[in-house]
Amino acid sequence: MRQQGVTLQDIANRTGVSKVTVSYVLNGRETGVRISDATRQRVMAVARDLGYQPNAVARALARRCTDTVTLVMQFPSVFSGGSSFVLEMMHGVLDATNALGYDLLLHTKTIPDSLQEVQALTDGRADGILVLRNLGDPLIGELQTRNFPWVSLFSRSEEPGAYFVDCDNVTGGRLATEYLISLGHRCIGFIGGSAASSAVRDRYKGFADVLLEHNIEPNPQWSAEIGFAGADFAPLEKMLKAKNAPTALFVWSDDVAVEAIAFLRDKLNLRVPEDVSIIGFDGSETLGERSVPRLTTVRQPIYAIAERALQLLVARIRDAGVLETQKLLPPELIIRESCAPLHSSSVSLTT
Amino acid sequence: MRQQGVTLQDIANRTGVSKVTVSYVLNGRETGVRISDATRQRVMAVARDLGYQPNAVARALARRCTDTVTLVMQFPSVFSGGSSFVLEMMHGVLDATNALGYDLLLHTKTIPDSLQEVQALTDGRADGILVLRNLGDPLIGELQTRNFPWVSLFSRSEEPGAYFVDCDNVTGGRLATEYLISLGHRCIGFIGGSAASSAVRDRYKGFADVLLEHNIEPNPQWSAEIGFAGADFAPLEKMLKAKNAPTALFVWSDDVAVEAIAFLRDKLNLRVPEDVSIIGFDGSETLGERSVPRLTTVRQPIYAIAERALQLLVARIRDAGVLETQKLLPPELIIRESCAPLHSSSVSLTT
DNA sequence: GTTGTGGCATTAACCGATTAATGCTTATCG
DNA sequence: CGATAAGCATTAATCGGTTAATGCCACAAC
Repeated sequence: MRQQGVTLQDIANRTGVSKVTVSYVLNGRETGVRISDATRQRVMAVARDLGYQPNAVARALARRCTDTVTLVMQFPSVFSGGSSFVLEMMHGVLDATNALGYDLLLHTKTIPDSLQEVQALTDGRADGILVLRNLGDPLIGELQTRNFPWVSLFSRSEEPGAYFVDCDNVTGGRLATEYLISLGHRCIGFIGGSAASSAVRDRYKGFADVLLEHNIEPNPQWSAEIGFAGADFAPLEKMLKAKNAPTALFVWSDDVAVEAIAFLRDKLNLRVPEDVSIIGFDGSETLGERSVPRLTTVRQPIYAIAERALQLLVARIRDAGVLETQKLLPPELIIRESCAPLHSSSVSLTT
Repeated sequence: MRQQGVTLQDIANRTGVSKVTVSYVLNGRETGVRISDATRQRVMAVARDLGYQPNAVARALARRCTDTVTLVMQFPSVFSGGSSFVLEMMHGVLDATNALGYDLLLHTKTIPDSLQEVQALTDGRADGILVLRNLGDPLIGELQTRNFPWVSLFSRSEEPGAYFVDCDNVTGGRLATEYLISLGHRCIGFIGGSAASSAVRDRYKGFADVLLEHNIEPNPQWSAEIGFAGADFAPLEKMLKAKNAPTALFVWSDDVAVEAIAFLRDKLNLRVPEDVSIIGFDGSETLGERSVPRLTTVRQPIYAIAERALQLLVARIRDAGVLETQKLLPPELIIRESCAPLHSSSVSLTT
């Protein structure tokens, strides 16, 4: 059978003091009770000898906190598809949890009923929750109702009580679009992900704003939704085979952008960037650097966003005077090889 | 402040029974105490009304199990570098934990002292541990000593008491090497990862065995170590710039293989597969499919290994009659574009 | 009319900690 | 010399559950 761990009582018995004394010694509290140096030494020696490790569960019950946070995702399959986004996010979260002395619980179970879901998430196992969900997910409302500490990451909300850390996606959309326009493109397509995502909507907003500022009316036919790299690329084919096809594409994620490059090459016989320019979003090093051609993209600071989200969550848990409960981090344009100036041969059909 | 959850006592008060009765009702035990239907109905109704959710921590303390397992990695940075290996592994583990009703705790903290580390890992938070560590990591010995349930994944050990699920890497090495030889190659280089890894050693063994079976003496100069995609590729340059350079390369991971292709192209001005054939290992879809040329590789069933490792761990925790405590899953050759028959122009220098 | 017995629910004890309240010495002070 | 306080450690209560042991009552059996 499982070997039982050493308990406070064991140390107490061996030392000849009460278990409470042992607790006081090992927690080294300044407040309240003081213990003589002699006793302190003896207890500590015995604790070391016995290899004492406090039972985290018992401690959590007594202190009503677990020093653990839960990261809630949509599905386990966010881990499929080789999205380096998830990896970088995990890395940021994990570095931050380690730095702050927290543990990370992963929650990927799909529970359709948000009431049940929030009950499962607030069962005392974790002190707070990091939420990777789309805008308006009922989970967040439930958490807010129960006043359970949560922070949303990679999503934002207009609600004043919301806690989130995200990329400034409007600016990101602007960056991409301005760059394409600076290359002479005026017919620019937008490939978005889920419409429920605030990130995608904001990127579209930045995109559309810039177009309008250049007196270009966004063309609804040049807008399509391709949620992930393995999704159906038919909408893209349709867009590019139309007689007024865009000369450049702003794609909502690097994963989809890289897949799109392959799709254009293999299925549509179109070269990037000679025939069509493509700009992605995320800034994945591995993907963007390795693709052929190397992917021009808008980099969002994934690691930093994840890290700050966790820091914010911990601050909220500890009820420290949290100043910035909503934070948008700036994106950055990374110019590589997948965008080219508009060839004079290409025929612009707008205006 | 945090809203306190509903407790057994709350339900008991409202129903006018003792909290133990409530506990019996809600756990629906067959054994021991029976509760009248009337009481049962009343209690359940109240529990539903109040939105009762048992406190997982208290329950864990009383039952001495948490229904949680810990996944132990080497560093948080296993999540960097965009390795789709980690993603697929996480996916397999998470699907299995969800299916079996377990939660997953991630442990990536680096604790140099293995005694302290094992103490932290066996503090009652988890019922068992999934270990992603190299052969001979002291952690495993400590866990074994304490008789704490653990299963190692993607590593194997000669020790009879070991629990592990891994790929049959010797066969994997054979597969890769036989394929290259079937293409006419006789000068084959081996790029390994950490020498402490049983996986890499086994792949090398399969590689060397096949060479010897074809009367080829493995050339120590055609062997190098490149641990991850971001590592120094100078050893590869040295190997390929030597006057007797290999015509094909067996690379221990897809990540490194894809990076190697880029390195050959950009730095050494060598084409794959025309000048050098490259075969990888892992079978990552996204990487291997997207690379140019598409990567020929040996696929190990990462998802399945992860899934089975978790199932084995749970069986060990539940002390079910575990039959197979050591399992090797077969790899599979995936032929894509990065290997070509040896050109007659290439000069083989062996023998 | 006592004794058993089955059905229901209760009390008691425990899991392994934390924290408040209390008690017992011995020094300090007026 | 009695009161007060300082120093040290203890007992009691609690966190929210689980599980074993016990108690009570009505009804059947002898």
